[in-house]
Amino acid sequence: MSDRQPSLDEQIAIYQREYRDLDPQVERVVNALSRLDRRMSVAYGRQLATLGLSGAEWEVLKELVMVGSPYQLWPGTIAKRLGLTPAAMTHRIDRMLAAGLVTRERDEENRVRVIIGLTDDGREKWLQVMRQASAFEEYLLQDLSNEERAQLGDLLIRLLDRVSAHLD
Amino acid sequence: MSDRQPSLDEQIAIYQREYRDLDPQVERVVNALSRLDRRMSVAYGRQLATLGLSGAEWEVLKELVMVGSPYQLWPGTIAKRLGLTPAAMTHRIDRMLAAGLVTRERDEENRVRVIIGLTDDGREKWLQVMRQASAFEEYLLQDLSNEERAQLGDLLIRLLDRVSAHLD
DNA sequence: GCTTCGAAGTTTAGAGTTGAAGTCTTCAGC
DNA sequence: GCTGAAGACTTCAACTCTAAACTTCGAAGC
Repeated sequence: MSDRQPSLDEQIAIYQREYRDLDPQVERVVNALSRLDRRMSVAYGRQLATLGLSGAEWEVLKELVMVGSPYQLWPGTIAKRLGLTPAAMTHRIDRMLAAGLVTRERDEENRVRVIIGLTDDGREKWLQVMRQASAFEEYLLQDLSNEERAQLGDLLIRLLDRVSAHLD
Repeated sequence: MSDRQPSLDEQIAIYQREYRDLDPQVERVVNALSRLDRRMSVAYGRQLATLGLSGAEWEVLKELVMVGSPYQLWPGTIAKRLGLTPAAMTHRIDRMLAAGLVTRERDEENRVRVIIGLTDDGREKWLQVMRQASAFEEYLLQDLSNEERAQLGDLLIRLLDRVSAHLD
């Protein structure tokens, strides 16, 4: 009963032993994909931790920067984009407010609404993360030629379009 | 302030606007990867829900089936493989026990240990999930030729090896 | 103008996770 | 064989998320 995870090939062999009608080539793609994503998440998580940031905080910073100056969004909008409930958003903002990453004020044009803004500290944190992340991503892909990178991107996007169609 | 997520290309353009030193080709691969994995997780999650199973339960069933007959593991082993703490494992097992998916008994060879076993119901659930999942995965890849599938698998595995090396 | 309905956030209760402390069992040294 | 240390799981408290009830504000109908 080893504690370590079996290698990808071992795992696929095991699946086939337990369930015969399985296309090994399909499994190879799907399982490599999910393992890769999980390990990349671990790597990103460690990087964030060195900057004293949680993954949850990073997600919110990203959305705020991506709307562009003046870096403001309503909580409901962020929640929808991140796939969270409004309640979770309220609590996240509370914590980020305490950490000095964002501001929260009433929208004077429609006082039901609230406006979340990015602080200079938040903007600076975003930049630090981007620097680390892009270095890591470059390292990750350094063995792939330009052609291979393009090819990989194309193939992934074809799958992405298909799964998106499936979800609608 | 649109609620919808920007398209992949839009998103990369935005990143470049906010952070100049970014390789768009690298971003395309990395972002396609994470979007694809997230959406596939949503799709799998919906399938599991139709069988009355949670993602957490599915992970545990998978580990138990993968060790092969007689489908037994120690809690600590499952926890390590899933990247969970022992405490979380205890509670998951509690719930799965109540759902009739697994059994829990003391290991008589070493009474510190506990043995988690798969019930027939658990085994049957696993099979049902596999049938649904493999149909979905085949659908997902149906546009890709055999060569493209092999290529995609190879490229992903090269990235996987690299990120694994990075994490050690 | 008053009422009612809908929209946006917040609050509250419940489920699942983590980290730390606690319990029980085994094993090595004496 | 007794004692202390280490290992495996459980218990407990704190945290984060979801679902649902609640509050506040704005707009439409009469």
